[in-house]
Amino acid sequence: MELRHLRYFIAIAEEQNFTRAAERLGIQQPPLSQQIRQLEQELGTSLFRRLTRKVELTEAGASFLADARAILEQVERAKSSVQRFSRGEAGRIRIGFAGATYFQPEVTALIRDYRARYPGVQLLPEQSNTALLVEGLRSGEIDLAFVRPPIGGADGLNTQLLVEEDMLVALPAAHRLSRQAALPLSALAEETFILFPRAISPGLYDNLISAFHQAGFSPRLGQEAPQIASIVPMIDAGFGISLVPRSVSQIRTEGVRYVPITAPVPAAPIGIAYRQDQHSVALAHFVALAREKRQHGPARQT
Amino acid sequence: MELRHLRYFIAIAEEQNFTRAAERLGIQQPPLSQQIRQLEQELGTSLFRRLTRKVELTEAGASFLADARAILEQVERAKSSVQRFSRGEAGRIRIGFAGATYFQPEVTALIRDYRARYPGVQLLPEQSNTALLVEGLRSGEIDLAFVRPPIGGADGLNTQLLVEEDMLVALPAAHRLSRQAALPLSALAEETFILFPRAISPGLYDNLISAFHQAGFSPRLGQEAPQIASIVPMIDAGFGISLVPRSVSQIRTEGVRYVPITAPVPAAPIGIAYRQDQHSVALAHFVALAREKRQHGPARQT
DNA sequence: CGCTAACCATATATTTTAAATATGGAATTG
DNA sequence: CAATTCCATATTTAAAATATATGGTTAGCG
Repeated sequence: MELRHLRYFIAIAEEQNFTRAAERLGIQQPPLSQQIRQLEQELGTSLFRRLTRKVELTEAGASFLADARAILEQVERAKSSVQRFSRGEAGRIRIGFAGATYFQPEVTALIRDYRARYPGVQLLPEQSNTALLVEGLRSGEIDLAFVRPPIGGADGLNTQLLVEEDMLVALPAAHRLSRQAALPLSALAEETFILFPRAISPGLYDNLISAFHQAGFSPRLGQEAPQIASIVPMIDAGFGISLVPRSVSQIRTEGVRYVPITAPVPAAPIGIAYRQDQHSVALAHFVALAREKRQHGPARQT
Repeated sequence: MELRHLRYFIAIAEEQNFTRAAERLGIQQPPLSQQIRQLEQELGTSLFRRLTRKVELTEAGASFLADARAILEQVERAKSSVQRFSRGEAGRIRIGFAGATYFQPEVTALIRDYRARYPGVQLLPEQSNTALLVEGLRSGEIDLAFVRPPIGGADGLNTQLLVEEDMLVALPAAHRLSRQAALPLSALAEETFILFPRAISPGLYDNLISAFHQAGFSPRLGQEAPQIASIVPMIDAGFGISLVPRSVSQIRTEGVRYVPITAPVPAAPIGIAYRQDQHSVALAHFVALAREKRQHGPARQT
């Protein structure tokens, strides 16, 4: 059985007439008769009762008509579905967010815009840290990650800068410097710093350390925070001070103040990373949209 | 697109290899490549990524694989469905019951047995009278009717006798004859009779009248009953007496007694009727079963 | 590093299949 | 009863699927 048989069968059922159905199908009547005979043979039953003036469906034929129509409809649905996928209008993207990137307005705006433009694509968010995300990308567990570049050993991965976020000093409200309008890093030489483990975001970590060195000191390190976001409550608890990406300052706590840094300001860039050999059209659209937003600058109005 | 394309596509997706898929399909590899190219062309997207050692589905291909499998399954379901219809294992029979035939044990047994043997066939019962049922058969509103033969103008209809039911005298409990073990019809010459309108079952009506004439009298007719079953309450209400098919005596009422008639006993046969040009296999099975039961007699053990 | 093997694509020949043409037969219909 | 309608059959032709032969690319391996 082929779809042709179904198309022919439906035409005859609708016309109640082989000759007219053949015209409608753009073929001659004899091959139509022959195809139907084939079909009836395969099904083991006759589908039409041939009367002198017209043909009519048998009971079996009537049952088959409904099924045949349903099958052709399903074929059409499958066609348009596959095309939606190939155009990137349908699909699935598993997205990982490294620590504190999901606070960033640019990041949430990108997600929001993408969803608005491609509502058929399912986005599956997941939180982790940069190191684990890079691993997830490699293993294929996730398709895209918001990370803090640079990411080590990025062979096989593409990275694209999304935001050049700057950092702020985060310190207890009671701290002697907490009322300053801005601070040079050198003013913090004697402080105890709360940092996250280098392993979870080596790029950002090294950024910090080299900023300290440029300011002329090596930071005294206190207790380590398990992740970037948990630095804030630890400052509140009195473990020390820290530098955090500006978007972290959205975590407003009574006991913590954020103070801008005078130039040179250490950067906390955010980028997206994905496998080079990734062929998802949906993902390509996502990356394209990110590049577009990046070019139009952070103050674009979509 | 033809089903062939789907079969081929699925085989390749499963084997991840054109050559092996071709073997499995019993064709050579080049025509397989060609058919897939056709399919990809029609869909406007590639379904496989050709790697050096194997092929793998694109996203669009993965979506299409699920659909293709569903389509082939639906085709198989349609096939077996049409075959069930052609074997009479599926279908629909609209059945009409003439007045008081649905009391008859043979009738209910037939229905029960048929349902047990062909559970896939939907039976749609409907109550009416013989005259309306004959009309319903002609117009195609019903497929089969339990009637009281003979039915007038049965051209185009087949009738088959099912039960040779006899009749009983039905009279008020207070009637002077109500305690008799049996009665000859002639004993009822002076009574007032409640009959149904001749139009709703002419055969049965004429049967009755000629039985009266054979017994040597013309019955005095009282109030007419709207249908056979409503004769019983009218007797109870004192309108007169009547003769009713034995199965009507299942309607037990305090005020009504049923007394057998001494030979010759008037008959109240029940038959099934259906269009001669009816082609339903399910219906043919029903008729065959009825004939079978008729031959094995009323005391058969199915 | 070159050789082999794996594997799909392409080109061409062949076979199969669908479609076209011609015609016949059955059954209304006027 | 002739004309018409309409499907089936037989036969030819065209198209399409499949087979055969071969080439190109890449991974794997001595």
